[in-house]
This record gives sequence, C-alpha cells and structure tokens, in this order.
Amino acid sequence: MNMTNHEQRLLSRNIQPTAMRIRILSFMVENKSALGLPDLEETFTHADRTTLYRTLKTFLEHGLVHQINDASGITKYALCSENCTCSYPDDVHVHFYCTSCEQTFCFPHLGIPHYDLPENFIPSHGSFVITGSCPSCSS
Amino acid sequence: MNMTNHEQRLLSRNIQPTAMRIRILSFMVENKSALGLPDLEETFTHADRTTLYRTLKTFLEHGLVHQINDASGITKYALCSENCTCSYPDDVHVHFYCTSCEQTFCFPHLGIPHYDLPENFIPSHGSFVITGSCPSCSS
DNA sequence: TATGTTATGCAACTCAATTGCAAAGATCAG
DNA sequence: CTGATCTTTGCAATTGAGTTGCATAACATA
Ligand SMILES: [Mn+2]
Ligand SMILES: [Mn+2]
Ligand SMILES: [Zn+2]
Ligand SMILES: [Zn+2]
Repeated sequence: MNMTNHEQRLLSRNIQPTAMRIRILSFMVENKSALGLPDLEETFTHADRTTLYRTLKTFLEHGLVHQINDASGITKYALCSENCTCSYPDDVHVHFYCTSCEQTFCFPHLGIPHYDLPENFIPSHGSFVITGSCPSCSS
Repeated sequence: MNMTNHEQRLLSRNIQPTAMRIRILSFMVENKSALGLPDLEETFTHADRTTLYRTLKTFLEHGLVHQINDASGITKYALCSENCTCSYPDDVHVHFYCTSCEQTFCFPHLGIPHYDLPENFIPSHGSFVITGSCPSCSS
C-alpha cells in the first residue's frame, strides 16, 4: 500500500530502504504478534535466510524493533513505536508468550516499575515476559 | 559437607537423590549465579551431557529450580527457595543478566507487580530480566 | 536372590544462529 | 556515461544448544 510511508520510517532510523527491507517492515506492520527469524523464512521463501537474519539485525541496531526472549527458544522481534528509543525503563513494556500457539504479543500499555537494584548493577535493557495462554488458545 | 541436607532437599521435591543429582545440587547451591547446561558440561566433564540435561529437566519439573530466559541464548536455571511453588505472580522475581560476563543473577527480594492483562490472556509463569552490567563488570 | 523400575551413557539428530566469501546492486566522482 | 567504491544480498558451511531413541547399569522391592 503506502510504501512511501515505510520508506520514510526506515529512513528516519537511518536504514537504507531496500525492496527487501520494505517488504519485511510491511509484513511486521501487518502482523499482530512478534516475529522470529523462522517466521520470516516461512513467509519469504524466495529470500535467503542470511538476508532475513541481517535485516532483523539491522532493524534492531537502528532501534526500529526491540528484542524479546520468550521461552520458545526463538528470538522474537517487534516494531518499536515511532518515538521509542528502547531506553530503560521508560520504553520497556510487558510481553506475553502463549505456550500453545507460541506467539508473543506486545503489551505497550503495560510498563514496568522502577526497581532499586543492588549496588553497582547498571541496567540498560529489559525483557519482561509473562507466559500463559492467549485468547485464541484459552478455550 | 552436609550431603544429607541436599538429599533431604531432593526428597522433599520427590526427586530420587542419586549421587549425580546431589553433586549438581551442591554445585548450584555453592554458585552465586544461575546456571545453564553448558556451565554444567564444563564443570562435570566426566558426566554425560544428556544426564546433565535430564537432571536439570527433572529439577525443573519437580519445582526445585526455576527457568530464566535471558539474552544469552542459553536457558538458565536457579534454585527455588524452600517454599517456592513457582506460582505467578507471587513466586516470580526479577533477574539480572550481565552482557559482559554473561552471568544471570536472581533478585528474590524484587517481586513483580500485578498486571491487568487484556481479556482472556491467562498467565501461568513469568520471566523478568533486566540486562546490563554486573558489579564485577561495571568498572 | 530374582524382578521390575529408574538413572545414566552413547550416538545421532534437529534447528536457530552465525560467519566468510563472492556476486549483484546502488552510489558517486570525474 | 564510465569506472571506482561501498552496500546489500546470496550461497555455503559451521557452531552450539537442545533433544531423542535405545542399550546398559544401578537401584529398589518383594
Ligand atoms: Mn514489545
Ligand atoms: Mn531467580
Ligand atoms: Zn495462543
Ligand atoms: Zn558481569
């Protein structure tokens, strides 16, 4: 649809908007849950795994997506909000991993509390994941 | 030392206290940080990887340890407190993953807040990990 | 001791993640 | 437009965590 929109979104993060990257960004925008490399492999069968891998890595390094470590053994990625800088704790929110369908969801409205960490523990990121059953799977 | 103590701890979780399991439990008690399978492999070079793997699995299934998914790509395990049932949210606490030494620490005194999840999301577990630099590494 | 159950060891395999290198494509100065 | 340069993509191979099937050893129990 409005590819120019996606191009600008990439450019705003200093990512060269190649055809491949626009297609992957588009897919992530349309998708409701976080995505892992295997998900992209299934969808973009024509593209090489390495390209998909490096695309996610580029997106992550430029702050277009954030990383989620759920219990699936697959590193998931989800789009950041427009003004997100992935800073701790303000831009960190809770995620939900469904053990049944193995999908991971962002809960951007659920922030994390401030923690007084023990002396000399310096935080920089956070991954807060609640595991359970999603609406589609909690019959 | 007091091996009988460890034996009782295993028995209280309905785990047969074999020599191997007592040795691994002992190692986990002495260790300050959470441990992954590769850590056990390095330490128990005489034992088979599968045995170590299944020991961790048994410990987990019987609630002797809890699981932590940090950004290391290695599933970590840490001992539960005596009366822990790993129930959400009461027995869930914050963890800290140091990207420098790749060690993961339990912060049992830092609990997690109650979250009002969206409709029909049923929680059962939680993995809350703050990433950064630990005292030894934040020079 | 005899018998059934559980734990351990060995070997093989799956799969996500990662790297080196070569080819293709884009960018830019002249 | 042309050639040099940089970036992106594709291909091939490897690493390493996790997992499984099956055989054997150790253990428990009668
Ligand atoms: Mn998210
Ligand atoms: Mn813990
Ligand atoms: Zn689900
Ligand atoms: Zn450290």
